[in-house]
Amino acid sequence: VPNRIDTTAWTLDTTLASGKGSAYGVHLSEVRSGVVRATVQGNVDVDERQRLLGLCRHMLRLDDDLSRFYDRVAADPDLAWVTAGGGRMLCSPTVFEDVVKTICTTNCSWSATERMVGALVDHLGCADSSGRHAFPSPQAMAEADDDFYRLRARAGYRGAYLRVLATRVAEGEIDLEALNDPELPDAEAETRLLDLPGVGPYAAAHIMLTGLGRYGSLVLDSWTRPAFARLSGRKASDEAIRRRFRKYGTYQGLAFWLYLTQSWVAG
DNA sequence: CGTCCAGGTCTAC
DNA sequence: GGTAGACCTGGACGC
Repeated sequence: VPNRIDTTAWTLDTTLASGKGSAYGVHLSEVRSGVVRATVQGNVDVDERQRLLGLCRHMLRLDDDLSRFYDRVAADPDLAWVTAGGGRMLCSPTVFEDVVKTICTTNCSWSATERMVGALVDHLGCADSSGRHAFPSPQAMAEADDDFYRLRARAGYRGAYLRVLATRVAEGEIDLEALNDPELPDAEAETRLLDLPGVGPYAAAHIMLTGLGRYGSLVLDSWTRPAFARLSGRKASDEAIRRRFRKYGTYQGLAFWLYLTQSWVAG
């Protein structure tokens, strides 16, 4: 990989959809600095193996060279720790999944987010050989009826957003995966995200940061604002926060996020 | 038991 | 372009 992945040993278990009505359990671990091993449960043919490998590389953003970002944060006492391998944001295998999950974080508690996403996975996602479920396809989410979103997911008003989104993606009217195209400018990607039902400034910035590896937007919400105030020792307007991170240019969203989450990593 | 609000968004002025 | 009000849900909190 272009540069280090993390400062500590880690593993990750997930279930990835095969696209053919089944799914695979995948175990990921960093066996030594800069080297990740992916283990697939069960038998997979060569093509499927390559596809899964590609998804894993993408999810871990292994091809994302952060060295330019590291050069810049090295001089910032609050962020110098990042140069040891921080900032590699885990993303979902598809942009669709990150958009759905992000909509499920809006205007509700974290437990509600877990309930909604858990219901989508448990009831609409394909199972692997161990009975664990993958995140559902746009088709599966488009076919689920109102009662599912209302009574199972208890998604409230978000139910309509999710179903409309899934339907448009399933029918090809919206191509969310195209947002990964490096030729597409960040501003254009953000505009397209803001056009999605249930996606406003917070969600767009969050999807850019976590799902697309586009780090120029600050995620400003009811968690990050007080978190910044607490860590910096004083209240700060959105404008003041932007000023603090402006010097990081296309990486300011990532710098802000790492400033807020240092305690999650450094221990 | 009523009010508030949690990792906001949309619509109507 | 900026800003009230409504919006599902359920857990926390005051009474």
